Amino acid sequence: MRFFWRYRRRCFPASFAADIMSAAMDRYNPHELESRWQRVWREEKSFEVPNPSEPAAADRSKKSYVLEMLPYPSGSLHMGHVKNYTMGDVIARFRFRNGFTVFHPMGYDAFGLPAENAAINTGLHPAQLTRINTDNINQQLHRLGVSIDWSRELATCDPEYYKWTQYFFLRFFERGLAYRKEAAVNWCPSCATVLANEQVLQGACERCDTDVETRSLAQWFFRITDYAERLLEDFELLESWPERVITMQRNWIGRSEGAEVIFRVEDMDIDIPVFTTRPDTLFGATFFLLAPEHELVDTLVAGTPREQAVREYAMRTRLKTAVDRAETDREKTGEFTGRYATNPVNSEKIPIYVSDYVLMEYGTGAIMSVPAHDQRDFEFARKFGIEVREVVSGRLEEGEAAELGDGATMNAAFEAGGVMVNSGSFDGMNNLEAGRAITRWLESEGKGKAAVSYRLRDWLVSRQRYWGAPIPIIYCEKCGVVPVPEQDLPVLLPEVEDYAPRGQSPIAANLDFVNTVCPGCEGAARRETDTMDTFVDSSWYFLRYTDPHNNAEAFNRNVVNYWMPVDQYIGGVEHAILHLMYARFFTKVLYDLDMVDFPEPFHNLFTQGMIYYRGAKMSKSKGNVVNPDEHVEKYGADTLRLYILFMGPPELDVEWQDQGIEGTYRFLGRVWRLVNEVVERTADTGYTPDFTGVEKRALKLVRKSNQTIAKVTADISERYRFNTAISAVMELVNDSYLAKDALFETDEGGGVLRFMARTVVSLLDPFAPHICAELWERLGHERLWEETWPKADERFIQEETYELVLQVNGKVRDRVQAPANAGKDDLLELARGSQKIATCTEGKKVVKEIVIPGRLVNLVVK
RNA sequence: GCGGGCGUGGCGGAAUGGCAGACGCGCCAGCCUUAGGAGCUGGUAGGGUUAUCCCCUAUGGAGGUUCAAAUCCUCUCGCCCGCACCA
Repeated sequence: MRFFWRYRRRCFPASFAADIMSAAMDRYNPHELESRWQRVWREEKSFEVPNPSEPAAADRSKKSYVLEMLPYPSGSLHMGHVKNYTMGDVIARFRFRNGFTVFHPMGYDAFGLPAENAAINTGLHPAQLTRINTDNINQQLHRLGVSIDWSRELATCDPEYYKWTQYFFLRFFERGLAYRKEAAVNWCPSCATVLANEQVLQGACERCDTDVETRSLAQWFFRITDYAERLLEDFELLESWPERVITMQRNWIGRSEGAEVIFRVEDMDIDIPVFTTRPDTLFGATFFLLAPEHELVDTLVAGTPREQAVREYAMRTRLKTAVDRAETDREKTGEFTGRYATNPVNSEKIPIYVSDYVLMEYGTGAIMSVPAHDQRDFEFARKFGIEVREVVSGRLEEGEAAELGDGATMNAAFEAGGVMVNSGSFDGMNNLEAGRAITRWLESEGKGKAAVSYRLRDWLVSRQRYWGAPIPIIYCEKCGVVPVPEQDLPVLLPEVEDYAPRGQSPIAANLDFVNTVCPGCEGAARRETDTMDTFVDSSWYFLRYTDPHNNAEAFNRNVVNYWMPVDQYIGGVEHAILHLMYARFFTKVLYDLDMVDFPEPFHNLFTQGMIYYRGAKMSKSKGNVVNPDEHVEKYGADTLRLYILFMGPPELDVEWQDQGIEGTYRFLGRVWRLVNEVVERTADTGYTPDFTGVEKRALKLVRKSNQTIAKVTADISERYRFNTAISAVMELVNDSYLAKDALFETDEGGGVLRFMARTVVSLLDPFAPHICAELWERLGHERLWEETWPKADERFIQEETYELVLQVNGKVRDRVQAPANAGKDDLLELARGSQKIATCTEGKKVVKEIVIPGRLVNLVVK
């Protein structure tokens, strides 16, 4: 209170302060009040939930795991985080008050490049820097009043955590799901590390936008492609995920059905398989293509006159950046190898070319080319003067006699379906049917088979950087690749003098770390010096929360099965593919390892929209960042939380408006004054909610209160429409301001106002928990955050009468009050009784009468 | 090119077949006040008008279905997002 006085003296003339004080009502002061309640929650550990003592037997029906994506501690929280954590908090607090045991943990995705880059610049150890940032974020989250179980806080860079990340790596390795392979990989010259396919956007590094190069390096991969089919199938197990996220993952996995067909190279004892989605067009294959990087290219041309030209072409391709090669409207290029392949269906010899539009990473790196029915092949054929032979006709009816195709005159490939021509015994068939028939024929001849191909590649997890979990592998001259024994975990990240990347991890410079003893033969050996992709860390953190202090195992199986799966996951759509797919993959592997009982980690996913400012995404480079701390400083956390949810539907992108937040601040001030006036002017006569006999004006407010309870409850629980929930409370507050002066006159009215005030405070609590806790206390109650959520009284939801809309030919002509229980005939009677309706229908014939009770009557006249 | 989303007042948005514009911002007016960047009350889509009355038009545009369309269907324009030589 003393602070309060000083504050006011400083800001306003003394006379003003005295004036306000004489009203015996203090001003809404969010800072004092918010820190008070934050202290209570922190000291009482209000939101900590212990694990059940018998998790295997515990009832799971009332548990709810509410999770927001953990922040990357690069400095401090931005508005997107505030939105994310506020939404999660509203859901968590709402569920808690509805009787759920809410599990709501928090942690930090603390490994990664930014901390390391900052360390290079500042000289601070990445661990120190990370600690500063996580402490800061912890403070920010407390200042937002988020209901977190802080006893479970974790950081993925702690050895107690990454020990288990390494443990999982070893289990993956045992299963053959982690493997090392020399491969052409994406290399970012600026970050000096390799990148996963998922981190390359338009041929450029996701993080720094530098053009990505291709390098051949020995790297560790996780065999996520083994799980492609299950990642697709198990979308069915999800309860509620945004359709577009599922679509994005589906596209990313890129499943295609077709056939693998074996072509034999003439005069050489070599078979080359190709994958095609169009086995029906096999008779139209007039040439054959290899990717320039294909391993057989050298063999095919060695010692032939074509050798030099082909090698030069392959070399040029290698020098091209991924960006250049991804350019789709480039003219087709290629070189003839001088070799021919035999088409298995008709024994025809077709020329083999190399061309850079064939990608080594997809299918088998070789294709059969059907220029009549593939636009890319068509362009190549026209440029190199190769025959275009039509084998699927769009101009014939099924079963009609085949005619000669017009390949020579086509000016584009015909990619649609049709009737087979020029295809031997398959002529006249529908092309889809023919595709299946040809595949069966190939299978019977041993020259091919039905096949499925995926766009998804294995997950490259090696990173040549410092600030990550070391890959727990040892290389021994004698024993080869040896996993670090489990009891030796964690492999601690060693100290280094210089974090700057040099094309290999900075760890490689620490010879004490690198030189070790082989666990197998005890001979001299070297440690792996690469660290793991940080997406590995965040692929299982939600499991560790359930048992974060377990030193003996990553988590207790019964405990993890009790809390998991996550009932509501909330985060940005930018993680639609990367994190969400990796976490699904990880969970499936653990399921197969029999460590967890659930194949999907996140049953419900909500992706929030972004907050824009001045027409663009907030970003430091554009200088249009709105800092949440400043707004907490100015208006308090409650106002910021309320505004951010009031701005619009949470899944849509919205524009931050500087003046908008003023409005929510004013609203909370209005609530503050209203409830305080009720506290002062009415006696707390105890809880007597039966208002059946009260007079009309009071009854109206009782109704509005109950309607608001119903609306807010539905908006939060069924639709996550926080904006409309908040506006409903605003309506109730507005109505109360208009009614209060009359209601204060009577005891009955006072009782109704008390009920209204309790309702407002109770409903607003998930959004603005501090002010509500304070007002609840002033209303003579305790611990609002534990209070049972109010339930609307059915008797007071329905109005006695409603406004019936009267239409003539669909146009509104009049409105009348109708009893709530009136039947169709009564409503029609009311309509006929209207003077305006009579005028409109005069002299005309009513041809149809539409009566929708509760809404309108529409008379159709001629 | 393929896939998905969005388009409503000056602005953020409400309304999921049934009164378009809830709620908030901004703006205008009144009250209160020595004073207001405070508070309270009222008004605010556009056009017409005989002006507290009444009418017409309006949800990117054009058609359609329906007694009734912001909402469903077809075409079209614009913006945003994802994927993109994937055989």
